[in-house]
Amino acid sequence: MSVGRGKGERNRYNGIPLAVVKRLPSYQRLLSDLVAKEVERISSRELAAKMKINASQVRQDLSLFGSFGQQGYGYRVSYLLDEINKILGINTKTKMVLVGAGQLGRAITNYSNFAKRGFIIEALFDRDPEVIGKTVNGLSVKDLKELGTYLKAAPAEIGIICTPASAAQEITDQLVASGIKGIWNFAPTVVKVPETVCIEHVHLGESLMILSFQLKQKKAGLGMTK
Amino acid sequence: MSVGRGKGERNRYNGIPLAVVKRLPSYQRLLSDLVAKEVERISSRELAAKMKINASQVRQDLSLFGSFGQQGYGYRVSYLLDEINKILGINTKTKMVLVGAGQLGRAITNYSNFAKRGFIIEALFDRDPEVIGKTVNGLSVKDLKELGTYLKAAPAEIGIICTPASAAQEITDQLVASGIKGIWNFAPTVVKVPETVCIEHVHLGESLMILSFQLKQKKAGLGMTK
DNA sequence: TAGATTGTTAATCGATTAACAATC
DNA sequence: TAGATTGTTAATCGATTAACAATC
Repeated sequence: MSVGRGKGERNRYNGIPLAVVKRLPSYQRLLSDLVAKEVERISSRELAAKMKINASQVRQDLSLFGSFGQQGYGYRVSYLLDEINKILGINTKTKMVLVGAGQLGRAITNYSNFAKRGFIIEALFDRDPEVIGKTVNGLSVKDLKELGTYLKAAPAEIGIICTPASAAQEITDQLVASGIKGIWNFAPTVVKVPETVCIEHVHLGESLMILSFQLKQKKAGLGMTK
Repeated sequence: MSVGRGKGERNRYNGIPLAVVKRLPSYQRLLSDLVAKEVERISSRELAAKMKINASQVRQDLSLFGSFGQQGYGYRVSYLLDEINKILGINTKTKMVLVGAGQLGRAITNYSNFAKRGFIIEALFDRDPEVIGKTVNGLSVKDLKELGTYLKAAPAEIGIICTPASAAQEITDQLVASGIKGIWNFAPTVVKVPETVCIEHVHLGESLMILSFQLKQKKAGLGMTK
């Protein structure tokens, strides 16, 4: 069965341009802030100013998912946030497991912002005997050997990889074989997954290099021109 | 004095499109891997295959910085890596300070990959008396009050922000006032800096939302089309 | 009603890809 | 030399922006 990948369908998720997908979390954050401030309504012009994009683009982006506004009024903040949350799959309790309970893994496990939005780390795994059995945020680190058995009994959607680069692909393969549907990869390498599995890389090194590039350009005397 | 920000100059760093800037770290990583494997030469076609982009794009990207290849031969891997490293400002010893020595801050401090590329964390600061004085990777965490004095005596280029969102802007302002030229922000908020200062955000929450969006789309039955 | 603002279509702009002369 | 591959110019494609009818 074809899923219709014509040339005009590239770089899109179900018809949504990747450029738009990358803006969705910013909408979510801004709207959350506005809800917290008890702001009732917002126009595309105001929202655009906060996003540092064009008002047309805001309307264009949102219209890909539905008609959430009202002419002459704008958008009701709480309603728009609800819709964006639905689009992003937030607040629906997503179960996660984390592999590699080193310092970064433990920092992520303790980071409450994710749990607040419904992303729950349910188990930690490591292969280092020194780390196995330690408690992090109320969870006892399990032996990596138990990963398959554990996921059979307690399936999860997302696997978080905080291992060294050398172990990342092997762990990914195990997670995928155990039914994980999304990989959140912090290891400084690109891991491959089958088409049925989603992947998101967090490459801190690449981010630092981009900052370094900017610094170099600034020194060269001109800088950013947007 | 004008820096020439015509309409055609938007979204560029000194004439380099942001889209290209974002690919530079990938080139760097791939070329490093090739050097490690002692590969001598590579063509734009081969490099493009590894990057999952078009060969024309590789040549187009590189030509923005110079002519690094040779007709009929391709690119000498070690030479091209050297040039990319120069472009990115890697291997030139960049001094950094980190504020917020919580778990994430400590994880970053211990992460040896940055130091390997010449990015050195020289001091850690925190305002929590419980944390001040602790040793992380051989560095004793200093009192945040000493930040200005410290930077006067030992200037650094990059300030890393690992504080809660609520403190991020205040700390940024202090760092900027003390002569820091680039901010690497891990706090889940957008901080503002003057035009003379560079900023790079690492928003883990946004990355997780993008993964969540993909999962939702996959469930809806179609998925990524590139 | 008059003013404001949406959702959408058309125009513009910029990034990606193709084509090819130059040349190793 | 013949084949391979660059660097660059032209063509295409996609994303952003402008314009405006619809309508609250």
